[in-house]
Amino acid sequence: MSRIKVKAALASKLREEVLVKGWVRAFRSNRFIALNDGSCLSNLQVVVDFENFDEALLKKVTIGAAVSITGKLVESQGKGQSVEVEAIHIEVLGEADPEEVQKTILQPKKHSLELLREQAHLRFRTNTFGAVFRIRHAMAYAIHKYFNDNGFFYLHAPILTASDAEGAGEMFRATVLDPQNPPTTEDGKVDFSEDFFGKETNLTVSGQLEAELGAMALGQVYTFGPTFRAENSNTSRHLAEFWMIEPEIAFGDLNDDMDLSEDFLKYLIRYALENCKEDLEFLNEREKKEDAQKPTAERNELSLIERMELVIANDFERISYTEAIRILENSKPFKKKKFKFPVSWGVDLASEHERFLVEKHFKKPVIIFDYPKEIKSFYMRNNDDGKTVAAMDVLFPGIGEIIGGSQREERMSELKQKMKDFNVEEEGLWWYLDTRKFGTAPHAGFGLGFERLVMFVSGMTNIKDVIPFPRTPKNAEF
RNA sequence: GCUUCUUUAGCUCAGCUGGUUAGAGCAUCUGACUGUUAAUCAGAGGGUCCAAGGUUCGAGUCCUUGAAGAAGCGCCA
Repeated sequence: MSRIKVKAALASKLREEVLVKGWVRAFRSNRFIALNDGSCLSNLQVVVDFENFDEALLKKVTIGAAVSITGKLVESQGKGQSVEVEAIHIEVLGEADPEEVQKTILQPKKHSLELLREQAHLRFRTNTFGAVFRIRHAMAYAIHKYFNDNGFFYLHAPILTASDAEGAGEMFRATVLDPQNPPTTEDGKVDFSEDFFGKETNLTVSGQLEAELGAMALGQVYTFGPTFRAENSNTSRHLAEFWMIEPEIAFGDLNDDMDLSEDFLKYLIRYALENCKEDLEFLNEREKKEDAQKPTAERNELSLIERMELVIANDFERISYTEAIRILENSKPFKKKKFKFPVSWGVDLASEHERFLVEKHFKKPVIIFDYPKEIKSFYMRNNDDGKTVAAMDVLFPGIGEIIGGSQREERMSELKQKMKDFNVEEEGLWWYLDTRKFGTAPHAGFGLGFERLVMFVSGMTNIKDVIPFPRTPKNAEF
């Protein structure tokens, strides 16, 4: 007899015999096993006539144990479920000592997210993290599906790279040199010509430049891979290792880029609503219960599912940076001097300003475009006004910047000038400049922080809770 | 990196102006019960009060330094 997953069993017609395998979530009254195999949020109830089973065997059916059960799939007499399994044979595949289980988050009670983080290797077994990681998977799948269905090619950007000119952040060194005794050059510096690649290398901070190379031949490409930033960022929105999606479109301008970002995000959120119903409803209720414990001011005005529906039902607000500054300067908090950071044309927007625009003023996602060129990167295309670049950020309620993108500077002379202005060496980027030398064309792209997306569609408020094993300053456990 | 807060039983916490043997709920164990779904009832066990210094007759409590965690900020995705 072949095994049936819990998800399938719950949707199945009644059967004379089924084989199920999973982990015991609860064993009540020595009669009811709540069995979970990860295939879905719900448990399958197995009813045990304990009078007919060996007592020593049932003693081993404890919370956390792995079991294999054959039985009859029947209509449930209880109220919590429609079907249940009447156990015929029970085998304990892996025991779980209750005294030991009690010291872990497997113990059947509520745990703080902080404690669950400390036991990240076990937190998948909880309802919350089961739901989060099933949703994370669904989002990864939907991303590939969206791009595939829209004529994009998945381009694998390198993870090890010698490119250090993107300015996206501090980098992790990748080296095989002996840290105690590295080879040195005559002037006493570390001699990286003796390193594995013959030059200084690091973990990638972005696959964008490589994506541009791909786009300038394949037309539309996207990357989806891990990226690394050695910034000492201690926030609930940053990781040292995170996954980023970077589409790049040839012959596209900033408007095409904004259209793509909006269509893409709406597709993904719609996909989650349609395909992750059970998990989303669980997280929705979970958030409501959490909110009920909080002071009114800290509660969500809309529920998780309502927030998702709001995003797909409305156009994102698109405003230029200049307009954004004007709105902020005319805002109540600005006039009452409630903002901690200054607002004037030319400054980078602080979180408090972005939050005001997204959460208070527009109350929906906002795309801000045409930023001052000084506060953005060298590869962004100069606008004709001489002051701004064709850059855009998509800001989401509760998350902040979920996407950052731009039309790229495709004109060789302008790009070279920008590199000078930003102190970017041409030498290391000869290959990047070649795309401008041979058949250059307008192109644009953006970067989506995968974990920030998963935060939005799961309602988790700490980014460490949407990646299996978070890498943050001072923490690389597991 | 900065600011604020937190650290007491397996977990979540209480512990007053410093003063006998540090408490509760949940969890665990033992027993009872057995159509439960946060099962119920009775009992039991369980503590390096984050670490190192210091003040004091006396420190879980006060002071200093450090560590870890959280929230917010900066950097960004």
